[in-house]
Amino acid sequence: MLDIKYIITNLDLVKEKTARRGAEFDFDTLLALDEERKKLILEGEELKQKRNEFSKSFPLIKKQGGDVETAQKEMKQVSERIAALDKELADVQERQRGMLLTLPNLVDDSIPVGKSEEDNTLYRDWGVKPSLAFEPKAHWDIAESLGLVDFERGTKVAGARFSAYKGMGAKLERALINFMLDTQSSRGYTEVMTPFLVNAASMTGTGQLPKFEEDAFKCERDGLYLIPTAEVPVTNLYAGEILDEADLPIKHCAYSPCFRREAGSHGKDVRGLIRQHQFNKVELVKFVKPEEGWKELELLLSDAENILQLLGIHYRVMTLSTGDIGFTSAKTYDIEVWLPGQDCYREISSCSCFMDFQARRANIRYRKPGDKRLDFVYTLNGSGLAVGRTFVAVLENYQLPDGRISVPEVLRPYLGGAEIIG
RNA sequence: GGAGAGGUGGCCGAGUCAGGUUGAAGGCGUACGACUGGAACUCGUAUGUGCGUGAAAGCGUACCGAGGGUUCGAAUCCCUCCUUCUCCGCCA
Repeated sequence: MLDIKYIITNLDLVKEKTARRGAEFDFDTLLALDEERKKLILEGEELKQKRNEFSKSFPLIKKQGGDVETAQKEMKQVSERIAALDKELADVQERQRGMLLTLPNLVDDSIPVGKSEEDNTLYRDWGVKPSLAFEPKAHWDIAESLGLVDFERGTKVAGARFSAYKGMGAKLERALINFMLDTQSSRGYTEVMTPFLVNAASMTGTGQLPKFEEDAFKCERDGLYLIPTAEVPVTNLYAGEILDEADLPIKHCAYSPCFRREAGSHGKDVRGLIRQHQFNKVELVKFVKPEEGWKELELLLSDAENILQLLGIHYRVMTLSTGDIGFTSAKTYDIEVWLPGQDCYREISSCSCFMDFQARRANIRYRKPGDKRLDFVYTLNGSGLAVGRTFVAVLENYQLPDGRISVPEVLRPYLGGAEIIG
């Protein structure tokens, strides 16, 4: 959420940056609501002052035997007027907040301007495409033939886009989770394990609501949502709090399953593990001082990349264009891993700086010791990494001519020393 | 799920059972100043957030878990909800 005062004083800039995303927004109505809001506050507070003054003098007047009844009657009317104004004000404020919650974040000037993912630009890459001396298989074939994933039975128990890992497949998934958590912990991220169901306030805080309700699984009876990413519970851990500057940066890593409806993805990636309604992810979340936000984004990206480097898998980093970047983000890097079985790069991590956009929604502030005023923190997050897709990448990049999988060096301690799967 | 007791400022804790100048006593903590060679102790002063207004100082207004009600006036009375603790039941 953007600051209404900032919008008013920087209207042209905000309009231009919103347009750069290709987003539409009715700024005129927003500003009119703000005028209305101020008018109502002014009139209401004048009347409240009047009422307060009377209330203070009331006991005195009564003591002196003065006429109280006329004033009482008058004050009753004043109170009724105040109540009406307050109600109107609450309505205007709610409408204004409702609008502000649907206005996307300002894009950073460093990101490419464009209409879609076609306009994303290469930031850097690492490693090289493996040159396999045989025709690489897709992960679903490998997983099926080695008995690592049972797609059919997963679908039987839950439906399409659900699968069941088994045997070494289940162990490999678990190994990846532990490997990622251990690695990120050793790089200064404090591990947290948070609820997998969250309330609407949390979903609003990180920006999934109100605009993207249809993407989430919801428990209607309880008003709870299955998290689409650990970003939601972890970021909202500090909602409404005032942090000490000395505690910043706060860095967390968290494992969680992620649940997504994948609305609008019908017929896309129907085979394999790439697009599931439920997948595992290790998420990185940071709360930092504004002046350190951009530096921290680069560090966050490095921490995510590090996992693929340790696994020895080729990838590239893309800077998302204004047409592809998410609603809440000011700047996002996607890490795309190379998948030989599908002969393409696939997103395996998304690292974003939200500036104070989420902090404003979730009301996360911090206090500087010397400075009296409070300031919103910057929040950042990124996958470190998406586990399911890492599983896919390991299978496709480490497949052997005989159909088996050689286990990446760093994962062997997590698999009882196993060097080969199959 | 049942019964009971609570939720007040950074923390502790009065005030609620007699509604009125209570943003809220007192203490702790913190900051600054005085004292000191330096420190402890002691003393003094200050110490919430949002919003409106203003160049600023300031002034005004709201907030005592959340929301609603009664009243000229609510931290205080009434209702609903959330949450914490204790006991019972159930359960991994």
